[in-house]
Amino acid sequence: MPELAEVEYFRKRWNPGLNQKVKRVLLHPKAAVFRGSDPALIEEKLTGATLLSSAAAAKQLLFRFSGDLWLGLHMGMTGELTAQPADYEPRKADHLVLVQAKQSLVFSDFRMFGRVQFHVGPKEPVWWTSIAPAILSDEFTVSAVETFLKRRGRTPIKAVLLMQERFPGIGNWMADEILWRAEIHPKKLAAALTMPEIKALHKQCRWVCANALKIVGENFGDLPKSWLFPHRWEDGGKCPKTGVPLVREEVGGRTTCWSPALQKL
DNA sequence: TCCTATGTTGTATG
DNA sequence: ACATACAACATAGG
Repeated sequence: MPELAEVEYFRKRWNPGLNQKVKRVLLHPKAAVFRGSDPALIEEKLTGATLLSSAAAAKQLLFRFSGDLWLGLHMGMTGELTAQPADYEPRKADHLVLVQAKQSLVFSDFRMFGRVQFHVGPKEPVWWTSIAPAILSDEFTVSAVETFLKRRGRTPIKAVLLMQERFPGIGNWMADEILWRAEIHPKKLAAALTMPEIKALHKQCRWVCANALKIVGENFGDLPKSWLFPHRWEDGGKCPKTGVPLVREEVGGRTTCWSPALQKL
């Protein structure tokens, strides 16, 4: 599920726990989501700490706790955050549960491509600050995109859009949505894009991020039928702009959906 | 049984 | 050193 907008929505789900103490930490220490972190330390430090604030960037979340504690969560493929009743009994995929007086904050991820990170210190950890500048920031410029596409010139544009070092938060469905709106064929090599195409790509990156954040990021709403998204997985799905049947094929190792009427090589 | 899945990452190759 | 392709990770559901 989680790309930029879903991750932002998940961030808000832990808002009920802000400014409240963690009474107990329940976790599955051997779960793969703890690769690279120390679950025993997380349990020890977060017990008694107060959740102070949260932030979202790309497909990741950062939660700040009292005592200079920072909890990072990457949502992977199936990560999800929920707020459950305080007496909630963790299930198999609930790898980290922060029990508070009024609710329990739950991180679950059944496929475990997600990740838990932890940092102790006065400043944000480097694994957070090194995330690429957001697509909706001033640093995401046409010329930055142009330079990146040249460097990745022999890779299909679809695969390039999934590279987090330049397109943080873009995942499989957003990449297809952007290319469909920019009317660019997903197999087109990055270096083959014309200047008007690069400008369209840049514009649609911003448009899809902004509008997905409004619709999904605010309240997990359904994207309108005028988007590619609601049609991309249905068999016999049709392009909402042209009515032509959509094509589904693997590009750069990921299933990709496009409209052959609009997106040509 | 086999295939698919809104994601990275390590490794082999060019 | 840099760019590119792809298997591997772990699990559930059709």
